Amino acid sequence: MGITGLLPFLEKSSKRTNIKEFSGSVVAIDSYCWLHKGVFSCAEKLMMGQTTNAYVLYCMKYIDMLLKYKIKPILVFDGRRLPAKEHTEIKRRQTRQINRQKAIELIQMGQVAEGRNLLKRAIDITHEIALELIKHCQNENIDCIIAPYEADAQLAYLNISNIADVVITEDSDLTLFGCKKIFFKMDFNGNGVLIEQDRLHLAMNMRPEEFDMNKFRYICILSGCDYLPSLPGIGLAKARKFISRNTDHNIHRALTRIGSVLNMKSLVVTQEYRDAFILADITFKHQLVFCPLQRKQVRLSPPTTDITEDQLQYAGKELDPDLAFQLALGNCDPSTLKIVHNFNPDKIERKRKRDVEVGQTLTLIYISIWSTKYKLKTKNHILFSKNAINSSSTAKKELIMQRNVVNDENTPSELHNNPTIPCNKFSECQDSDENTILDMYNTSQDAKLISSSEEKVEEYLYLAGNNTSPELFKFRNPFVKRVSDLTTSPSVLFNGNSRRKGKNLMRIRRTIIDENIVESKYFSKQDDEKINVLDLKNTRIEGVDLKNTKCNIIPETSDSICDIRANHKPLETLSVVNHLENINSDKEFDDALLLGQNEYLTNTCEDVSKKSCNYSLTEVSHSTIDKDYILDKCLSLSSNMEVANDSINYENSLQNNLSECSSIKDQQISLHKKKIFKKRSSINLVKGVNSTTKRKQLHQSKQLSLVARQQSLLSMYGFQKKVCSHRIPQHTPTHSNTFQYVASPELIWRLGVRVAIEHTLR
DNA sequence: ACAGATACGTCTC
DNA sequence: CGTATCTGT
Repeated sequence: MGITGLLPFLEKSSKRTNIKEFSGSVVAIDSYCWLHKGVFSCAEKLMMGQTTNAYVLYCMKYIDMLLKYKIKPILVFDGRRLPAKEHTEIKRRQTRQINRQKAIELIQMGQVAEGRNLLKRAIDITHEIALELIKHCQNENIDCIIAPYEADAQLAYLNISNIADVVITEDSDLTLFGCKKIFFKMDFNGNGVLIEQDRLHLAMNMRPEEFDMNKFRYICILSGCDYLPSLPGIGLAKARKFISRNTDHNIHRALTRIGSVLNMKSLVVTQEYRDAFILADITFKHQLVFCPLQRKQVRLSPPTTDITEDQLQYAGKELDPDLAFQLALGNCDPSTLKIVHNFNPDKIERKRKRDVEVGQTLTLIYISIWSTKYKLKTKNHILFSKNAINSSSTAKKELIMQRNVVNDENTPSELHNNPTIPCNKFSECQDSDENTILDMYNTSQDAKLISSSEEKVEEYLYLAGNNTSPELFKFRNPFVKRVSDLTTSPSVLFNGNSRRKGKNLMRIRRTIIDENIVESKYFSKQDDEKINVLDLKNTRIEGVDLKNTKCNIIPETSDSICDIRANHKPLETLSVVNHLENINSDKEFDDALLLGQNEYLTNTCEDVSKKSCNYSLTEVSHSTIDKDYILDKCLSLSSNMEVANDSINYENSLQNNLSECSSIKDQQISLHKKKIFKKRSSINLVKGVNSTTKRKQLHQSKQLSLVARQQSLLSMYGFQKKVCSHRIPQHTPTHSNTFQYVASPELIWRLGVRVAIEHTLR
């Protein structure tokens, strides 16, 4: 979403450049962008609940590039869901669900590659996924911060308060939050598109003195944003026209005149829309963010007196101070608020102290934002260092400010009312007035500000002139992808056009690789046939530590398989063990969700063994319609937990589940008795029954949903279930249940090896 | 010229 | 999340 079409709209305010222009600076990164792209390469592994660090390595490639240019990266992550965004969240969940549904249909129709592509689109970046990157970065002394709510607002805060000089993202929303410098579309070479706030007026077709951030924000909200859909027929261009012509400073009142100003007679502006508009505006202006220097949650800009408490809550609700800090550090899962990690920046600092020589220019960028030694730079420093890359003379011109030390003589209330504190209160330089953080919300710009912005324009041009080939981009929209760009981009000038060729080659090869993925990533010889045991000690699935989980590729045993077709290739067995005892979930919220799932499972999937066992596995062989349904249900168990966030939605989905599932119940039971395993896509539904304590049951339910997902995926990939000879009866739940999945003939053909998977529940 | 619906890509080499 | 493209006003 974001603001549809905003980036092309801002063409005139943007320029192509390289991130090395910011050498010596601090950069805040919207980690979601990198994670989302990185997860693409290992989407299937993540869905199977397997451990993978492929996406972490992908992100580190960007970070290493930044470090190479002597840039300090700060990774920013999304936090809790904002009430204001609930509508768009529901929409996204629906599209994810639809994608998953389509993917399953495609795979079952035999179009595996297409289906898998769709499955990738259905993946969601959880905190658990992000935490792997966070942990890795913390080990490498790379700063991470988790926003109380949206990363966008947090990034803007870091930029506005001068903690970060520029923000790297793909999301156009950042401009709305008042960021000064945003770097879009950065590639591994550091090439990208820079948009500066000081140049926004160019795209708005306004003179600098006419332009202010209020107008810009109004235009974007009118055109439709995440917090408020647009009025029918209003896009960026119409919104700009209206705001340019409007003279009324009271936007709530002014909105009634849209229809007449734009000659759109049929346009009606309701009271609800105008109120929602104000609410959206507040959410952009005053969203809750975390200040790493004060170590507390603050508002992006200080709320004015005309804003009610209710309106503020809409833009984020404050957490308990300690919990807020833990959330910012990443120790806390934003959706459950459960502690999942134990990073403590103060402990690590003592260790780091020896390595860092304070006082040297370059060490400045290596000090953590969480450190008491952290120093805030001024704009001057940035400008100088920008012009003198690799120059040590910047040290002289460097103007630094001491960080606010927590438990200082300053009272918290003083700090709270002034988010500009990192800059103003502790400034030791004369030009600090120019650094006033929230200039962007001033409706009138004074002479001083205009002159300073003019200086910057000069600076800008100077840099542009120094650029290796600025004329290449001068008259082009950098957001429009052109084939010719591939050959003329500065990064490619040195490489000839080899990159383009490479890219095309990749495209051709891609389909072939996709076919091989099944082989190499799941069940293959792992490139080295001698490696038979994959230790998964550090696997984390669904927040559960599977410390004792092991995947073994073991040779064929006499009783392990009886394949229909004689196949000369050796059989390999992959064994997956799920342990149920290592689960500790104490959060009521979590429990409530699990209870919901549990009820759903008990109510809808009853079978003959109901009374006697703690849990059981139900074999379900079924017609195509039911197969679709159940597979989807298995896959969406985790997303049901999200759905439950919204009570109405949850009830609806539960209702649907009940009615749909009960229709297949009878069939299930009869098929269970017959024990039919002929069909290729057999699936297990896992069921919890009220016989042990509620808590234990809930935990099992959680664990079992994972099991169900793994199993359904197995069948999706062409494994058929088979009962092992050493299977222990269901009535003794403390013992293990082992199931064997045998690769279907088609799968064997595709893999080139006979494979079976053993799945053990303990 | 603009708004909105639709389709498709993001990675790995 | 984005871009590219088509269609209707």
